[in-house]
Amino acid sequence: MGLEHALLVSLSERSGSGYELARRFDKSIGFFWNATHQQIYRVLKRMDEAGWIAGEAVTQDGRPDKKVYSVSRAGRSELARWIAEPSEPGALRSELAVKVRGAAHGDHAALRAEVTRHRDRHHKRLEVYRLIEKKDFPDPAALSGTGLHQYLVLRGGIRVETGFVEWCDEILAALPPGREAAAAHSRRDQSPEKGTR
Amino acid sequence: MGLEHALLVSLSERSGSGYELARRFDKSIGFFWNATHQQIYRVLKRMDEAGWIAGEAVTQDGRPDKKVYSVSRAGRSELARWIAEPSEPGALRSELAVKVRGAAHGDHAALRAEVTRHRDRHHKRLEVYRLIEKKDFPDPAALSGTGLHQYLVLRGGIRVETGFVEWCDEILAALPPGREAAAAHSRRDQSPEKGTR
DNA sequence: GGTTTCATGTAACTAGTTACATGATTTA
DNA sequence: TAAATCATGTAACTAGTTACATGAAACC
Repeated sequence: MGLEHALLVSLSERSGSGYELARRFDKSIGFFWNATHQQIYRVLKRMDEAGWIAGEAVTQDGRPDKKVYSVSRAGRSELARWIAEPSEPGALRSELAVKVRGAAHGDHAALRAEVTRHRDRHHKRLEVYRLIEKKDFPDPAALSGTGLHQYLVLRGGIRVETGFVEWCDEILAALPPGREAAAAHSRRDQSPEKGTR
Repeated sequence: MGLEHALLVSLSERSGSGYELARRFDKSIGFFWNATHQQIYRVLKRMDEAGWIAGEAVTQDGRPDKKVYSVSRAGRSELARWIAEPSEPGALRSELAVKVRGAAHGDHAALRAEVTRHRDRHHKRLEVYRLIEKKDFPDPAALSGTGLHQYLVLRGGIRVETGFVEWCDEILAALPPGREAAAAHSRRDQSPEKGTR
């Protein structure tokens, strides 16, 4: 279904508090499933009520108390059930694609700047991923178990980001640079107006 | 922000009813932004109230009446504003990635089947896209304007689907086929139980 | 005579985001 | 002394999904 199972995967590896889970999500699983701490707390509560996880209060000195959750037997079987269950490939959403599709109705130079921005963002992420690949997985052929699974997800991230960067480059190469907002402005005069007022 | 602007792009090309927009979304923009008719009707209503579009009732015989929406001046400037405005690259979500990350806690054979299913789905979509590419855009170098923009979005779809198929192949090549559910079952005995009951 | 197409909607729900709040401790 | 880190939450909101409802016409 969503966050629940991502949390189950993370907690199966090692138990942790909501805060820790939020931090872990910055890496690894977070490439493909991110969440804010607010949502994580809410979902953890629900999972606790459903009996998938059990929270144990841990008192700390020097820092605030926390609630450490572990996966219960019911949680483990739920995770196994969900992994085996066929799921739909979720619809992908790209605002940038919508913007490109609507390029004729906006400022060309601004759109090129947007595409460049996205290209850079994705390129940066890609570099981070490649660094992780080099550092943490120098010998992929030797991997097995969770290490291998982590690596495969990372490979997915690298493929996605590479694809995105190349797509942005293709757009920039194809979209004419000069002539700003030509379409949008020239069309404004002869348009039959309706409503609005 | 989302659907609003996708609808503005679609309505800018040509006016249409909610029903028609839902059908159009099956193609083109729908590669990267899909929506159900219920949501489309709701958003159209809101856009009408905001003055971005104007609806005109059209009586038909032989089939139900419909409301045809056109983009107003305010709608056009909103679209132009949004295209120029920098936006965040939206978080991508892949249930399959979460499943792969949790492979140690589920049935290996079932997961392989899932990955294969996704691979096939994406491969099918890819074939559809390639067909469109061949049929509708035989000479990409000659394109300009909306035709070019449509083509670029299609190229994005092709890249994404190609990347996904290749990723699935990489997973299938790396994930050992035999030994079903080894991890999940062997772990079930020595686990310290908490909660649940 | 049954399904698909055209056409629009309501109601209830699930998921996710944004803003705000608190308060001690450690680091710059 | 200001900011970041640790830690948990509430409240209000936006976006999106699922289920249900209606009804005529065209297609098989």
